[in-house]
Amino acid sequence: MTEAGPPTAARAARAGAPAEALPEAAAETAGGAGRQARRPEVREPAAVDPVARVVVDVPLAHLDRPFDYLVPAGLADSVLPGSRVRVRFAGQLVDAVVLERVAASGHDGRLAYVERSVSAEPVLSPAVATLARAVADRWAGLLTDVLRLALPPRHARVEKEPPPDPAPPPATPAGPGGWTAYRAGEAFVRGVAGGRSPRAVWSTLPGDDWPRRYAEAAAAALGAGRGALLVVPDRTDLDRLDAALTAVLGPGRHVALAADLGPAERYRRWLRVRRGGVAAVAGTRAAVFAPVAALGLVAIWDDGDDLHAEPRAPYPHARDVLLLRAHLEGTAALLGGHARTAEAQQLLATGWARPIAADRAAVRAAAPRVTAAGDDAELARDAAARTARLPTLAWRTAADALAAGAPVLVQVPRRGYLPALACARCRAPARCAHCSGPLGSTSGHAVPACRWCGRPAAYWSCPACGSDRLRAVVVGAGRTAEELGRAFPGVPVRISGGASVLTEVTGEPALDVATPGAEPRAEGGYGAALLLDGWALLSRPDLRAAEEAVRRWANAAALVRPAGAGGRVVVGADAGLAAVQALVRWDPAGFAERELAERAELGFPPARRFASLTGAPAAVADLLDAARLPASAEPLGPVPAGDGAERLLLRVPRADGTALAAALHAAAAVRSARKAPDPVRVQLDPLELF
DNA sequence: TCAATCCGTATC
DNA sequence: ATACGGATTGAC
Repeated sequence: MTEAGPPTAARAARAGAPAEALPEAAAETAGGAGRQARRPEVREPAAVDPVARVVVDVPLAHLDRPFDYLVPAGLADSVLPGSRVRVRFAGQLVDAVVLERVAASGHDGRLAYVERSVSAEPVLSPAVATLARAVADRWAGLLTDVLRLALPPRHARVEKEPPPDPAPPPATPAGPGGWTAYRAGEAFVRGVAGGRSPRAVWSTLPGDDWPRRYAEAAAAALGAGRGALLVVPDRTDLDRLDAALTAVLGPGRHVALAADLGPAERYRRWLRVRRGGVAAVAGTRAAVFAPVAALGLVAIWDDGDDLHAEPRAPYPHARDVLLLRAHLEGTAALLGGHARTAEAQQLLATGWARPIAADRAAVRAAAPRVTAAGDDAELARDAAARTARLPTLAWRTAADALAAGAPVLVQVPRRGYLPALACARCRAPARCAHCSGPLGSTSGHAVPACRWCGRPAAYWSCPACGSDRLRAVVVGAGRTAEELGRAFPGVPVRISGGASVLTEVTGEPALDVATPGAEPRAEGGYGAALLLDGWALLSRPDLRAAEEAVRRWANAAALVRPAGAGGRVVVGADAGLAAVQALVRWDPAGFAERELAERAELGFPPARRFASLTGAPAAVADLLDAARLPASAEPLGPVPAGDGAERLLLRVPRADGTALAAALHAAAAVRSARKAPDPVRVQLDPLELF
């Protein structure tokens, strides 16, 4: 029949002829005027395991499952489990990753051939494939989206480079190191060293060298013949951890993975891990997927830092991916920080993890003396301080530390976090009526408040022109530094934040003005710290405002010398607040207990699990309609989400979180199958609830 | 009665 | 996006 007219591949397939007997080449020849005729290549399946099960890179929920393709004999050695291929899917060539090679397919239709191999490198390990599927399920997302997070872009030249020389044997034998300072600390490290899988939440002593402790824990895992994966929030932390790992493990026994390495170096280091060249990995959030073989330990530092939340779909959180991984791969787990999140507290409450903490006496000996300055509205009597409009306590504390020859840390709100206010008519800076500190306000609705003493300024009028209208002006760390510089003439002022971050400063007297997360470490520790962003932190309409305040304060205060060595901290917030008390008593654990209890009471995370649906109102309603939610699901909202979109929250008991995610994934599949035009963003356990 | 066209649905 | 199968239409 085919001789009668120009055959098409489609007609051949319908007629039941082997697809490759009448390949696309024939059709092209027939249709293409003047094009060189190509000999019909006859492909035949590989002799062994001719079927490749692949995940295609197509962002449609109803196609989020494996598809089977035939492996042509010519590609039998390059289409391997975990390797990247190109396949024809619904008529177009798409990227795909091979999950496995099998003898036969369960698909009853005709199988297409794998079009070509991108690389024989088996980038996707079986363990990471399992993890990625679990992550997709947990966050109601697509496997291919998770693979985009888990697998770095290929760099062909790097792939062909010869492997580096193997690392020399370890520099030091593994031991408990500094973990002996903590109750249950030594037991944890010995457990890891013995190949067991203890799980712990570690309350780090202020001033302790946490990167060193993490390196010691990693050494314990390596000593047991297992791998270690350590995740930190940012590049500064990574550099410190990197150095500690080199010191403890010796050179060449670990890699640091960061997003800003550049494609070649990133892929080079990642491949060393995948090829088994190194067993210890330190990295920022994307490293949670690092293909460490025989993983024995996962660890995360400061899990409350919002940098751990992945901003790309399906928005997994580094801590939760690591916990999932610890569960799937049976590894030890360590969550360390100066503060403690409600999520970490939840792990302790359920018995999944155990606390590692120092005795109260050791905590008291290591912590600085913390005083609240929320009530301290009195202006300093000192003439210089009066000029600079600093509250007495803050000024005196800083002055004493400087006089004693130590640097002082000043923590100020992030730029844009708390816009300062000025007179709407004459532009004069708005000042606090009590202490003359700068007035600021959180986004819009809150009553303006003083950034120094924290007092709200409900009634304000401009002393210069009498107007009572305020306007927001952007004041960053620079302006604060300038104002503080005037209070302490002759003292150098350094700024750390935003684009220019200082990591390490000398122990000379100086003022270091820093935004949260960008505090430098001072040689010998700071003599004092002024935490001036209290009001900004605590007045935010955010579920985690208090927890976040404790976290930022504790991280800054941990850089200050112990009280016994003169270390002082002044926090600009009301002493009656639980968050302030947590810092004064250095008891972030007690605060987390209380916080978790409160959230359980109110039905907030992590006591309950949430999903948020964001999109056009009709689309959100459509998705909700298509979803077969667990009976326990409680809709909250919807509320306007800007740009005509709205946001609906769904709340379930913890036990139904999996069912909620599954229902939302299935509903998204129904919608994508019917080509529903308006997308809905589905987010599980969103960080921002209000 | 058969081929051309339309439409819904699956995509290996 | 495209390609298939089934339903529908229309010319003989």
